[in-house]
Amino acid sequence: MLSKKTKYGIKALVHLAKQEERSPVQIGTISLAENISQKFLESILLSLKKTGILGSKKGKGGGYYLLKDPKDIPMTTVMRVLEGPIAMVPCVSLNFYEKCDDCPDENTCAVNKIMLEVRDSTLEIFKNTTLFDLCL
Amino acid sequence: MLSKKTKYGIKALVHLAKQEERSPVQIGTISLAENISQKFLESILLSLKKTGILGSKKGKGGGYYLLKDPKDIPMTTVMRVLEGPIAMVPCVSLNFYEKCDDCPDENTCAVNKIMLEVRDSTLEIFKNTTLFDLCL
DNA sequence: TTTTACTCTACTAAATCTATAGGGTATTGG
DNA sequence: CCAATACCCTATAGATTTAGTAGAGTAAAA
Repeated sequence: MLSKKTKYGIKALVHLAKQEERSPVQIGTISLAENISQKFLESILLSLKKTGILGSKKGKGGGYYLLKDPKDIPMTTVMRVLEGPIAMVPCVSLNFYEKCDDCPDENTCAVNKIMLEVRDSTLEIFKNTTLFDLCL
Repeated sequence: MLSKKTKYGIKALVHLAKQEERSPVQIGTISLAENISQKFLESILLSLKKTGILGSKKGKGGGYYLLKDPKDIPMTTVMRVLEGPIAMVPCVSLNFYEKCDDCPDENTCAVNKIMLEVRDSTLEIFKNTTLFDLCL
């Protein structure tokens, strides 16, 4: 299941991507428009900033804004920052790989096998979908 | 992320599917072979029994066994029993649908949109994979 | 009738999620 | 300058889920 953090994060990013101008949008504006707790959203936007997806401007007229064109932000990036691994098990994760401690051999593991397929198909979708596509 | 319950459940089912005879296998045997806590596995197998995937036999020579041919057990069934919804958000779930309380309209929701795609592709894989396929 | 092995309930430690609280700090418009 | 604005950061806490553990009970077979 997707965490609320991810869900809210995506909604906020789409909100920003829909802005015609690339001028900063306040946290309060987004939280109101998207029905998100302001304080929670604050921490989400902060993590999106730290990973280079968003920029921010302080002071009067400040807020958050996208650093890149929505067409250049694939969902793989967004998902990995917000949700973490895309794979359902660490042993098939590309960016967050971990060996299973209970499994003697990945190559013969049934779970590994099917989850690898699922990861590939999910990855394909996220790779080919950008923030721009979600705005349509 | 896949829960250990699901992971262990799949491993146990594959273990049973690999048996040449359809005679009962004890919990202890499976837990030893698959590195799973016996008591935890016990509760998993019980839930698989309650949903009609496994049968059990008590007393000496007892244990659990598959009720159907592995080729007739699709992963959709297994996943829904063990993990619950296949979709990443309740609002795109077929079997566990729930409306989002924060979202005014599903049809215009960006999260709904992409997660629907992911669900479809994942579902396709689970639908076309049976327990038998995982034994190869 | 004794052993074996499943059945069931209850409980719990740990982790994660979903926030909330509250102060700190940089910037900008006036 | 300066005060309002709005981001920045840390700490904490309630709720929920996960991953088991404990222990007694019950059915069946040899």
